[in-house]
Amino acid sequence: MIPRQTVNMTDVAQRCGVSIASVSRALRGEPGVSPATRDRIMSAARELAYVVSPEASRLSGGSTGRVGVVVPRIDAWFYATVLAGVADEFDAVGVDLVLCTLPDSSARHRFFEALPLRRKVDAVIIVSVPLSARERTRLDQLGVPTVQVGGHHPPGRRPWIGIDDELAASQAVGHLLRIGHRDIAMIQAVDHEGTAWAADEARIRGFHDQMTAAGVAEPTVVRVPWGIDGGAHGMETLLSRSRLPSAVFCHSDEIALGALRTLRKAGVGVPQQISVIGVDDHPSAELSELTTVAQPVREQGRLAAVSVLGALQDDGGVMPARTTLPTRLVIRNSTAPPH
Amino acid sequence: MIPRQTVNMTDVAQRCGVSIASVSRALRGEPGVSPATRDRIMSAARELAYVVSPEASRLSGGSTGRVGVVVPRIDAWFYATVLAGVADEFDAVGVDLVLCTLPDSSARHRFFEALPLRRKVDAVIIVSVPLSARERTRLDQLGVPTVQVGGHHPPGRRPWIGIDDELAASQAVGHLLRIGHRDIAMIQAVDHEGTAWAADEARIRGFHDQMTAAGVAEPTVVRVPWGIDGGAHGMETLLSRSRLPSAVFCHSDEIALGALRTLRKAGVGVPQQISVIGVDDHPSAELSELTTVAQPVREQGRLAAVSVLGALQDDGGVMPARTTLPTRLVIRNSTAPPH
DNA sequence: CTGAAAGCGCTTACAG
DNA sequence: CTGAAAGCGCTTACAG
Repeated sequence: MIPRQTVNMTDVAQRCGVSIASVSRALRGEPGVSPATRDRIMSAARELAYVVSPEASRLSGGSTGRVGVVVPRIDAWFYATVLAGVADEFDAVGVDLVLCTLPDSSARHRFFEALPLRRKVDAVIIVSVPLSARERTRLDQLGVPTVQVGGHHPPGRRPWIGIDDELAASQAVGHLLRIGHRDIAMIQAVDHEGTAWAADEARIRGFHDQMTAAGVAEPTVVRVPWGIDGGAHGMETLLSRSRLPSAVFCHSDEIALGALRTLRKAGVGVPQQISVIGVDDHPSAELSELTTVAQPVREQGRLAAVSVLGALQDDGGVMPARTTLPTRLVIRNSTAPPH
Repeated sequence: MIPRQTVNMTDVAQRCGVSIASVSRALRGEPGVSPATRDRIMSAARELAYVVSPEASRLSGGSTGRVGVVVPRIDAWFYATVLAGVADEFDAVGVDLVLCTLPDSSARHRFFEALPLRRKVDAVIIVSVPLSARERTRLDQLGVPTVQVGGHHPPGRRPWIGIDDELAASQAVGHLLRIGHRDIAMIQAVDHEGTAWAADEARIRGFHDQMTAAGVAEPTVVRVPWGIDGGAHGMETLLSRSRLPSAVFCHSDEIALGALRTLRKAGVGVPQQISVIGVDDHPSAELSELTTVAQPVREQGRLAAVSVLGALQDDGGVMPARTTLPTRLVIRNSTAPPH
């Protein structure tokens, strides 16, 4: 017989002269094990570097010790930072993080139809991904607690953690209005697949509401694809028009950074000739002295992890269903009163 | 939550009047099932929307369908991008990615002592993490194929994928020398815990070799902690000295971006008064018009995934033991001949 | 408090 | 080609 390379529960039990049932109970902190036995088992497990088999545990009705985290992409500052916050909390309690990326609508479709996470995780955190009614149903069919970070507010009782994107946009536009701007354009970012992302829509709404309240009926709007290049292109479009607005509200810092690049290349002074403001407080925003509305990103990941971990407790946890984190205006050198 | 549906292999078997052994064989395309039986089984499985339980399958079969990926952090462009490359390949073949972060030496120590990935994954990709002899041994004790991305070259036959950091530094410094600089300083980044990271050491070596070859015996060197703020601080130190070098080679783009920030605030013209060059081609490098040496990051993740997936094949795969990807000088506006 | 035993849902020799 | 049966490594009633 080929020697087993992994130590299993039986090895731990034999080492202590107890049954595997007691080992199982002790390791999971279940009641019904005397303190002395529990101690012997715990140290034997440590000495043998025993790790419970998630497969067997799950198969016999236990948990997997894994939580799935679903993000659109990883190689984007926002998602990577949310993920870092989640990982912080998971590390602390020894939960394994199974990562799923859904870069486009086809990947999303496949994900919700096949449910590849099925039976593999105890819970799911889903970040930003827009969910149709059917997708929400499919998510429920995973049969595990689910927490949303960002995205549209879920209709049911699914916990949600995020910021108020409409308020964030209002804070940005409000700042421009307050220092005297009226001719404010917005560079909006849109998904090239036409998917409606909650944050996009809310920021656009926030912009229009503020402008309407300030008595500007039809502000200039440019729509570009996401990303720095999109922002650069958006500003090129604005520059090609007959009249330059005195300020531009950008959908996000990435858009704003692209806009700044275009302005620098065109020799247009910021903030002397035009003010620029973004949303996010991306690390590059400070470098470029970009005024922006900061959101706590890592914290969103942390809270989502805490929420999901709480839902896994026997008592079901006590997280509020909806947690809205504050956003904060950060004034730097890219905004000033109009000339 | 809606309860998970529970159609199992026995249901399919009963529906066809065959044994679960035949169902198992048919579903996995194994030989030893008559075409007629196979057809009956396949359509019954489809009608019942049967999905194999991965837990049970793996408990009997052996493999987990999961690969662990170990990175120092996620919320850093380099690691997030490597991860994205890995995820690309894993998604294509349905392998699950279990993420581990080791932010500091204490986390690394815990990881190698406890081996939390044990029994949980079929293979491991370890990114950049410096490995002591003991840690390499521990990694081997996981008993699964392991692939390194970056970091010191492993002594054994562990596959390695990365760039030649010494060459990258030489490309950067070579460019400065070629356009006429001789008074070149380096801002080196060091780990605040004193850990020796392979890339750091190699870039420093590349710098000194080039300078020595150019006849400069003792170039100016400043050592700062990693990150943008470190770079900013390093440049402040250089500015405080009696004589400003004509060019600065920065350990990485992040260091260079911090240096550029300091120079802008101090009103020192780049590249008129001083040239600055980095390494990486970080997304912000283009924004800041920073000359740099680009490395293919996502590709490193992709190749690591391909390598590890190959090692999981029955034939053991045929990946070369060591793959060095090319780096490339990208000239932008932060470098020019000395005044 | 503790253990023997019955599964959980599969895969895989081993027989027929 | 096909099936009965022995696990894989756990959890959890059920007894003692």
